[in-house]
Amino acid sequence: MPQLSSGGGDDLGANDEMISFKDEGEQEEKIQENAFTERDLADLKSSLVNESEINQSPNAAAVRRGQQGEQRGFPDKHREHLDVVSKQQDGGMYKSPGYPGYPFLMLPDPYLPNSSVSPSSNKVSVVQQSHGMHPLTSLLPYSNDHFSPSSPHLPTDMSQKTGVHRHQSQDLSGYYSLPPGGVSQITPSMSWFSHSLMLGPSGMHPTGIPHPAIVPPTGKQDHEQYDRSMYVKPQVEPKREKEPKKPVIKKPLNAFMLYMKEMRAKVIAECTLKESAAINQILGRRWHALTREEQAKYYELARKERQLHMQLYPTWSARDNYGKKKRRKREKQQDSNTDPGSPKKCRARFGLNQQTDWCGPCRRKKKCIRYLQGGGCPSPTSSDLSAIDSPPSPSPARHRLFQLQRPPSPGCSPPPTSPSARLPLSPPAHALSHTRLTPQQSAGKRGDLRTLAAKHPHAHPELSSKQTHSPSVLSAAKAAGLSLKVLTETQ
DNA sequence: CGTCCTTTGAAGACA
DNA sequence: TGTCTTCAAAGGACG
Repeated sequence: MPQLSSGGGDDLGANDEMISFKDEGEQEEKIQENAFTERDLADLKSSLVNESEINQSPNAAAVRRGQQGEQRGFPDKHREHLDVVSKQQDGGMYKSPGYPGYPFLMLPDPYLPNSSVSPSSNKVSVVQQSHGMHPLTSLLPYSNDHFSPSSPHLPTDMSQKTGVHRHQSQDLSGYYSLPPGGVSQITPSMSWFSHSLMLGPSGMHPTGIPHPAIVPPTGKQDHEQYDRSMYVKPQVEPKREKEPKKPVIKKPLNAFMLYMKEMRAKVIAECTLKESAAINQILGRRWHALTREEQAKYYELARKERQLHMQLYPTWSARDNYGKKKRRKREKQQDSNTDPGSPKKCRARFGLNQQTDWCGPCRRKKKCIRYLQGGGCPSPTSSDLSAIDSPPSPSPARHRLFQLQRPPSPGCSPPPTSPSARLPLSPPAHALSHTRLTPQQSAGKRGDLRTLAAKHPHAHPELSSKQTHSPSVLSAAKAAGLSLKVLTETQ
């Protein structure tokens, strides 16, 4: 992983963190705590960085996919170790000191092709996750807030499609100890190892697990119903048995996706919101509210996922899935840009009664510069972040979401932890290498919430609170009669 | 029924 | 090298 190659990325991480979260209104807190958080973070991340540096060659991206198995940039000694560990499927040598109960052992088996699993399997998993039965229970042990540390012993009940993994991981996590220096020595093998161990609902015994990479492509296995749905899109459905499509290997989930899968059900349970778009906004905010340690768990897990994916599908490339979706968002925007009959963006976005929010050209009935800038939407006066961050083009769907979020969520409890009450968080250094806001992101992401919150102060608190201001600041501002927009202008 | 929305992160493409 | 684009999950909403 290139982003991991920078061993000293902690400082950058802090900087990026400031950039990334500067709109959270927590700069002060973060600045105050940066002194030790960076050091803290360095300690926390060092193992991850070292591990990745050791386990993956810098050119892993180019090499790993083109080579098979152990040649993917792993040093020979690690390869050997991989082989050894692969044989020691019952061995208990992995236990992360930093993450006791590290659960990658329960990673579902998401990579096996030819999954006939219906998409609902994941949904079921999510629901079950709310009861502690999520297939990504690998994540569950991470969160001590959500799950009981108690765990049964080695899983004996493999008949259930769900839940076994979590128990498995919790159990197995105690059987495998992590080298004190990190997981570097066994990570690759352990990824597969853990993967193998969790294959199980249909009787895959830990000692008799075939390597996932050598599973017959056409082989449908019982346990696929459970664990192959995550990365292998169910292309073969009962109605389409006649035309078995080539299985689509999905991308490995990143840290945030893993977090989402775990927490979605929780958010749904807490909130009245149902629409994923709104839930994801909340999840995104909660993600930022996580502590570094909590995030690190997911980053670590995601890294394991990638490694596992890499091992299972050495030739797979993210590019393979390019173009899978019918119509890209970008294309739509371009289309609308080229549409001479499209409405002026500022006019459409703000309406006639908010002409003060229009860009200058729009006021002069010229072509909307925000619109032309395709996402950045910088206000000519730079005084309206709600406008700056507005999406490049108004979307009916956004309105839909807007309406969805507008009603308060009476049944939704506040986030488990207040961002302001937590330590400032920083994604791992390797993640921070990409922690920057693209014009798209800066325009389309935060802006939505800001605008949404500004227009709908009664929306979900976590949605409305995604501002650049801490609650106290917001309260003060409101008390002072400042609108969110005005407050933003003063930032 | 297909697409959109929304989130963050990873990876690939491109200048 | 830096920037930009695409995809990953999810499920309601919409055309």
